[in-house]
Amino acid sequence: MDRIEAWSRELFSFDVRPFLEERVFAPGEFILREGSFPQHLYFLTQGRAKIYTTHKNGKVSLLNFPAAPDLIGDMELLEVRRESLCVQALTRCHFWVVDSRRCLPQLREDPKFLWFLCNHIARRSARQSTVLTIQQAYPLKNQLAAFLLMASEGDCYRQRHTEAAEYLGVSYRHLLYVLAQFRKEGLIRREGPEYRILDRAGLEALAAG
Amino acid sequence: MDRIEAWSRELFSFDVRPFLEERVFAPGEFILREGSFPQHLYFLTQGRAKIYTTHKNGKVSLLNFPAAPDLIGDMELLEVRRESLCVQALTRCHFWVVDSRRCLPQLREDPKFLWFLCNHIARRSARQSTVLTIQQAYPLKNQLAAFLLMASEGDCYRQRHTEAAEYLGVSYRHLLYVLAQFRKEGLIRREGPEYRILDRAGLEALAAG
DNA sequence: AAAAGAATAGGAGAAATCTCACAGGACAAG
DNA sequence: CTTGTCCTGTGAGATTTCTCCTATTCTTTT
Repeated sequence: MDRIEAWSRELFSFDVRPFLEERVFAPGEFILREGSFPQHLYFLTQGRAKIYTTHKNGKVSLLNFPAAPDLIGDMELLEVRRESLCVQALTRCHFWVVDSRRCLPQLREDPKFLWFLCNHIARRSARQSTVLTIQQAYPLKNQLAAFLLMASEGDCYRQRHTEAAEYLGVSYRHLLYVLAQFRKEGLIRREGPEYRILDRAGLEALAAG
Repeated sequence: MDRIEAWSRELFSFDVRPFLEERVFAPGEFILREGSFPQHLYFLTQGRAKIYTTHKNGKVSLLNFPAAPDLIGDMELLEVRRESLCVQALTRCHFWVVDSRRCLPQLREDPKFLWFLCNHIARRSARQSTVLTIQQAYPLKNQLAAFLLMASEGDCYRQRHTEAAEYLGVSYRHLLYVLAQFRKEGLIRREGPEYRILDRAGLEALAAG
């Protein structure tokens, strides 16, 4: 297949195709399970997934919402994680899967791939630390304003509140509470199953902190 | 110098010494300033520093407490960060500084170095995501218990509360409040300028969540 | 169509956390 | 020795966020 060849030449110095396999996961299906120790690199080429972990007190923390194109299983390849996370498809997900156990020697010697990997992990790490510090420094009001702007199409916001709450790391109840506040303040309006942004400038002011 | 040669052979395939320089920073001195864009890799060989960022609302978030041996400036080398962070020496800090701008071509082609870098960044990223999820899932009580155990020597805890509060991402007032609770519950006792751990098992139970 | 399971919505009260204000002690600079 | 600055410690009240509970709607499965 042509696309695969072009892609593979862009990321690898060696011919990765012998170690490559295509896989598709249905919505809700598990790509990695908590506690498993995968020996593969998953290149997400289509679809969205979620990465989360469950704590001893039962709470669930959503770490990331990978969307194509993204890479899953890199942390496990590098063996930096004692407890692996749970990765679950949200929509139908297409992957190119590299059997990293079998070609680890080539990967470790491949500067093209390693440079890509460094950049990839570093970018994700930077995003995470931004999230971490913003969560420490601002209440939900500010984060939600930013999220509404980011997740809306035009003036129309229609995300699942359950997912949004997990993404923002806050209880479902509290998310609703702050949404209701926004409504009272005339920033948004409910229109059946979706929300409409009425005062974009107001939200932007909040989002800026 | 012998140590440098051994170290350099361990991390690099090429001879990095022409690009290398030793530097020492005094306590309180800035290694990187907010907004600067460094072109160097700083290998911390002795000492402790702190990495933080200041938000628009004036709050300060402490991202990390690098301690020797550690690496600073990698994210900037990879150009993944729009706003650079502030890095400040806590104790006297010794560095081996690599002029990464001048030897970037060699670095990009060096699988030994890139493999090290991947592992380093991945490890830090894993630590950060653990912190992120724990902060979302547990109140300060649990995190503080873990921190007391981690930061004490023997049964003796003597950290600056101002620093601890920033590290835990919580207000100074609230930190003191929870410390006072611990005292009431007989977990710790104040002894002049330091705190003594009375009930290690109790703290461990809290820390485990 | 009926039943089961999510997602939505909100009330009430409690817990966690923050801001502000104040006061005393430690320590360095003048 | 005095002054300024930083760390410590605490009170009071406000805000943010959580838990638990109860309905209603919407989807999916049977």
